[in-house]
Formats: sequence, structure tokens, C-alpha cells
Amino acid sequence: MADMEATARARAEAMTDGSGPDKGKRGGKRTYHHGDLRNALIVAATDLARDGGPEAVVLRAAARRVGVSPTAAYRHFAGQAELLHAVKELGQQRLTESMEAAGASLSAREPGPDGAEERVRALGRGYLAFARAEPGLYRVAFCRDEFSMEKLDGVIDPGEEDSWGFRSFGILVQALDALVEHGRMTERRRAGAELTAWATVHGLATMFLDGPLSQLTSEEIDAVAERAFDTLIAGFTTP
Amino acid sequence: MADMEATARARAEAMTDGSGPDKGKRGGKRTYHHGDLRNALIVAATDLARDGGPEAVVLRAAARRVGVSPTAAYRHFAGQAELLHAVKELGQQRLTESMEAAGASLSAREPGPDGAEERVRALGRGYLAFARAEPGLYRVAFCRDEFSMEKLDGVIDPGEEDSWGFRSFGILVQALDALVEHGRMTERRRAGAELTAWATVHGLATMFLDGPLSQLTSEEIDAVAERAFDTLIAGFTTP
DNA sequence: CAGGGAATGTTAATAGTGTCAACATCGGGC
DNA sequence: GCCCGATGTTGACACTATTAACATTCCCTG
Repeated sequence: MADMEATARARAEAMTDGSGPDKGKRGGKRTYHHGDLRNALIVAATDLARDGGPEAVVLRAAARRVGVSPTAAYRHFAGQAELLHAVKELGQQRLTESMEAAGASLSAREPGPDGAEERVRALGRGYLAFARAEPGLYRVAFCRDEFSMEKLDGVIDPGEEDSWGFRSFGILVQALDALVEHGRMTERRRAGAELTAWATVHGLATMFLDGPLSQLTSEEIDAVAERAFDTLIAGFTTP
Repeated sequence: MADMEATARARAEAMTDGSGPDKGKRGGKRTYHHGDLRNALIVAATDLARDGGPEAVVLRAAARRVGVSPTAAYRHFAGQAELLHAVKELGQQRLTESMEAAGASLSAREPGPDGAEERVRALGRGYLAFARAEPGLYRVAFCRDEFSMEKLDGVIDPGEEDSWGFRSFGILVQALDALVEHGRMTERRRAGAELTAWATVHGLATMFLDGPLSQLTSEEIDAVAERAFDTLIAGFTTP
């Protein structure tokens, strides 16, 4: 109790001592209410996730960082699982952005069949780039999560997919469709191709992060990934 | 303390009450020492892992099942991480056996190039069969594990690979080498092919277990997997 | 422009976990 | 025969999640 977490009052006072800009809603005001606790907790939990992965997303630790009592989080999350889920969705969003960025870097350029092929590769590169740049977040983005489980259990037909995970999947779908449109892939091969492609990059990322490939240099990883993309696309373009 | 875990004495007495055959070393003897506690703990932890995955491998729960005090485990394991690692190796062994079984079911038959190709498929089927039959164990077999991390960090050159994970990998390597020997795969494609194949099945398993494919029927899963194998092998056999 | 209810935060307490230190008991080798 | 090491137990500490009860503040209604 003596060296307990900083109370809200202590936090609010710390805000005014010039240590940094006020993060509360109104400038410098020592507020009992935080004002944006939900987001603050997600940010703190994300930082925890960055180094340490899913098991580092600890509710009390996040609350401690924000300078709030542990149970305050329960006013904004049903429990630790929901906090973890929020971080997970944030991670999926970042992953999607990484893929989009890699795809956009060559969009419009080379509009032909080779361009479509190169776009698939670019998406894979963007995926792996994020996994390497943010291993902790990546691990959270794909960690087992009871909220997603429940969601999939209950709703058999997910009409509107809010989650960013499906958006990144959609990007891949479009890229593969383009492959078909440009005659680089037959309709038959197209069936289930998203899964094959996704499985490939996901499996590669896993092996890079905590598998047998975890001590390869960046160049070696790139080389291995490109070879994998080669055979993947070779399989796609085979009638 | 009242409803504490069963003491060793209680366990030993339970052994003699006809509930089952004596698991201790000598028949019926109420022994203070367990006699085979390490294995018993691994078995208990494996049962926990079967339903619940890595996060269910709880040291105290395993000790409770064996009927032993929580700290007794520390005479046989450095800590929970080492217990988890033991279960992980057991899981990898089972996975290897599943792959070997699937491969052996058609070994020697059809020795030609088609047989080599079919063997690669069989290994993939054996892999996925295990993942579906033992999802919890599978998840443990590939969970992040600080022991493996340390091992990879320290020893840069792993001369002798004790782990079963490398054995299953070796099976795949042989199958791919056979593909080359029978002229179904060029040397160029061979480079890094293990990783591509491994990534594919691992990614598929992940999506089946806790990904977007978790509610497919067995038939649908098989169909998706076979299509993935098709394009994978198409990629391998492309010059 | 009150005042009261809802939102938000705090303390206290329970239950479960990993881990260490100190103590108890068995069993095999001198 | 006995003693020392291997093995198991108790007790304790530091974490964690979570709930219940209490406190404060915001803001909306009368």
C-alpha cells in the first residue's frame, strides 16, 4: 500500500509539473476523471505488447502506466481479454496499413500482368515487413482471442466484417482477382488461393519470429521470402 | 489449508483403495516419494495442454492432478517454463509420428515420381491431421518458448539437434530431395523449399484452429488443404 | 441554477498463479 | 548402522484477474 500505484490525484499533479504536455482533456487541470482512459489504456497496453507480445498485455500494468487504479479499467473493458482484443485489432490495422503501403508503392505503375504479379509480391513483403518491424504487435494481432472465438461461434454468416483482419484479407483477394483478370491465373487455381497465400506469409513470419529461422540476417530472410514468393506465384500461374 | 491439495500421504492411500492400478514404483506401497514424479507431471501437464493449449499448462494444476504439493515440481523442473517445454517436445514428437504414419501408409508403393509427389502430400495431410486431432497439443508444440529461444540464441551452430521438431523437418527434407531425384523439381526450386512447404501447412493449421477457417467442416477443410497442396506442388514442379 | 442520477474512479478483498526459503522424510551408499 | 543427498512439504511473497462497496465528478433535467 505504501508504494502503491500513483493515485489519480498524483497523476493529475504530475501533469502540471512540466514533465510533459497535459494528456488530459483540459490543460493542466487536475482531474479526478481521466477523460480518455479507454484510449490511454489501449495505448499503454500496445506499448506493453510491443515488447513482450500477448502475454505482456497485463491489465494492471497498463493501468499502472496510465497512472490509474487497476480496477478503473473495468469501466471501459469487460476484462483483460477485451483489452487484449483491442490491442489485437490495432495490430491488425497496422498490418493492413503496412500491406497497403507496400502495395501502393507500385500501384498504377506497370498496370499489366507483370504489375499484378508484382503487387501480390508487394503485399507479401508488406506483411513480412510489419511482422519484422513490430514482432510483439504482430504476435498479438494473431494471438488466440476468446472474443474472436465467440464472434465466430455465434455468427455463422458474418455479413459486415468490422475487423481489420478481413480488410487485409480483402486486399489480398483483390490482388489475386487481378491476377486472374490479367490471365496469369486460371479460375480453377483461384479457388482458395487467398488461403494458400495467407498461409505462406503467415508461416514465414512465424518461422522468422519464433521458429527455426529466428537468427537469420535481414538479407537472408529477404532471400528466403522471395524464393517462397517465387514458388507460390509459380504455383498460381500454373494452369 | 482445509481443502488443500491432496497430500502425498492421501495420494498414496488413494492408490490402495482399488480406484485403479498403482502408478507408483512398487505396488500399493504408500510412499512419501512419488518415484516417477517428473513423468507424472509431464503427463498431467499434457492433459492440461490437450484442452486449453499453452496457457493451460499451469504448474500448480499439474501438481494438483498428480496429488503432490506445488513446489515438488521444482525438484524436477527449473520452473513452469521448463515443464511447458517438456510438453512442447512431446507434442512435436506426436506431430512427427503423425507425419511418419501418413507417409508410411504409402511408402514403397508407387516408387516413381508420382509416388514422391504423393509422399509430400501425405506428409502435409499427416501434419494437418495432427493439428486437427490434437489442437491443444499442436498449439503447445509451436508456442513461443523461452527455452528454445535461449537455445537458439546461445548455440549458433546446432550440430546435433535433439529436438523432434528438427526430425519432422528432416522427414520433409527427404521427401523434397526425392522430388528432385525423380526429376519433379529443379535444383533451383529446391532451395528453401522446406520453408515454403512448412509455412504452408503451418499457416493452414493456424487458420483452421484459431483463424477465419475455424468453423469449416472436415470435408471443407480437406478440400481447402488439397487445393493448397495442388498449387504448392505446382510451384515446386515448375522449372 | 440547483440537485440528483449516471459515469467514472478508488479502496478492499478473494482467488489463483509462479517462485523461493526452510523444514521433513525417505533411501541408498559409506 | 547410519548419515547425507534426493525428494516432497509447508509457509511466505509478489504478482495477476476480478468483484463488491464506496467516492467523486459530470451533466442533464426540473
